Amino acid sequence: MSKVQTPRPIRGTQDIFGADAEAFAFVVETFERVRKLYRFRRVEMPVFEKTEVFARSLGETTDVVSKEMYSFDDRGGESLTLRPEFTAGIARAYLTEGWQQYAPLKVATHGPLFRYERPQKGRYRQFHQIDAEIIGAAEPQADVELLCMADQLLKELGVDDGVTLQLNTLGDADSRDSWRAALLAYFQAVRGELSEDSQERLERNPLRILDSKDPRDQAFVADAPKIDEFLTAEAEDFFGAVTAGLDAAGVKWQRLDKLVRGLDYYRHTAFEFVPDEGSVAANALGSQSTILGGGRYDGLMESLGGAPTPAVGWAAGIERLAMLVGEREPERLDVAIAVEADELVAAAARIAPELRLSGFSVEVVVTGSGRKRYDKAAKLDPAYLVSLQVRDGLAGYSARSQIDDNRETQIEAIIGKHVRL
RNA sequence: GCGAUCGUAGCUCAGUUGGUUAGAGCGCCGGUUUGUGGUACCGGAGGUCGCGGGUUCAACCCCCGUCGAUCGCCCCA
Repeated sequence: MSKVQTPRPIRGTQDIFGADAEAFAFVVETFERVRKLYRFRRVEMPVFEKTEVFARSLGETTDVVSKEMYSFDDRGGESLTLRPEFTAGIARAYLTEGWQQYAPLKVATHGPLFRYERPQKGRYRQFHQIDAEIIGAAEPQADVELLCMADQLLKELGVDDGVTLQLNTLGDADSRDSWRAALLAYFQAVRGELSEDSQERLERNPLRILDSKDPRDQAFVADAPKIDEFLTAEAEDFFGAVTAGLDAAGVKWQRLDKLVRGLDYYRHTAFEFVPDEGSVAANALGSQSTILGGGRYDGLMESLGGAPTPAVGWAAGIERLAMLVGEREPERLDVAIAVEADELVAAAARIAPELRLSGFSVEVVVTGSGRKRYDKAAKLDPAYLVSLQVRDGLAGYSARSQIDDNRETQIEAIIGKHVRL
């Protein structure tokens, strides 16, 4: 007779409960509220797509595509992938569902994403993001609006203190290509002196050398070619319009000309909200610093076979935001009913739903001895604690109230219909 | 994929240079002889010390392996 082994949860998944779950819900609720202020429309997206949706749009050589995707063949032999991000799927829907008719389209969503990575603080294999996109808008004001929304969201979550918007432009396709070529030539010349990781990056993604943490690289990074030297006039104007818009809107930002983002599709504006070094926020997040990131992805639609379509968007990690939000307890219980005599279970069964229909939160305690029932009810820390009992053969109640008079009267009117004071 | 640290009760953790029967708090169950009281007191259940080897008269403790977790690198939200 072998004992049944309880299955373990999958590495990198979370069972979120209690204060953490409250914080998670607070992030999502706040996002929903803010998104409506900016008139972003809610969309629900599939959790999995054909593998090519991500492989083609993110770039074959990116880490996400080359080693982090949860891909599998379905029964028809087709390769499917659990989404590692939102943008590619939304772009696909924009093309296949005829959403072009709504352009410029502002959409928002949230939900789980999957990446096969080593879990650590603030990083999970199944994680959750909130996401906002503006598709079919080429004007810099779209970038500004999106960043304003992000800024307001962080403020309303109360996590803006010690968090800075870092902003960069990667230029248009021409700017980016010539900058990339210059960087490649520059780093190739000192190849042997770079860290092993960066020699690797030279092959696959030279831009990433710029944000290497290795001191051996940083000496060269300081003097590396700057994107500003390669910007076309149009790209420079565009970035100027974005920064001017942010200034007008009162959104604080910081130029970081070595900020690049991991995915191939980014053009022009790229940004991240990052906690300041040494801040409480930075400490809470461990080494995973970015809480919200995004940018413009004008080239993405073409990689999925669509017409050239300008677009800009961002996503933020719900778990990381929840860590900054900190402890959040559920709202205080309104009424606890200790049913101290079994004859009164039926009375409680009538009182509780009536109270709830009137908008009070209610817990009923019916197990253990009378004394224990009162104890359990008291431990729920209700604003109004009522004990139902039989005295001299008659149903009665007594109460301890910390609720305002008006609500107390309302509660006692309902209780009084079923038992006497 | 690489590195570091850590695995003792449902949870958070004690556990002496290796020495009888491995402890506490919380939680759970029962009691405190019907109590207008409180977030009390008393008692009980619950552990093959992650798993497998080894060293030893003797291992929760030392060694090796393995699995798992945490944190970091890479990368990212």
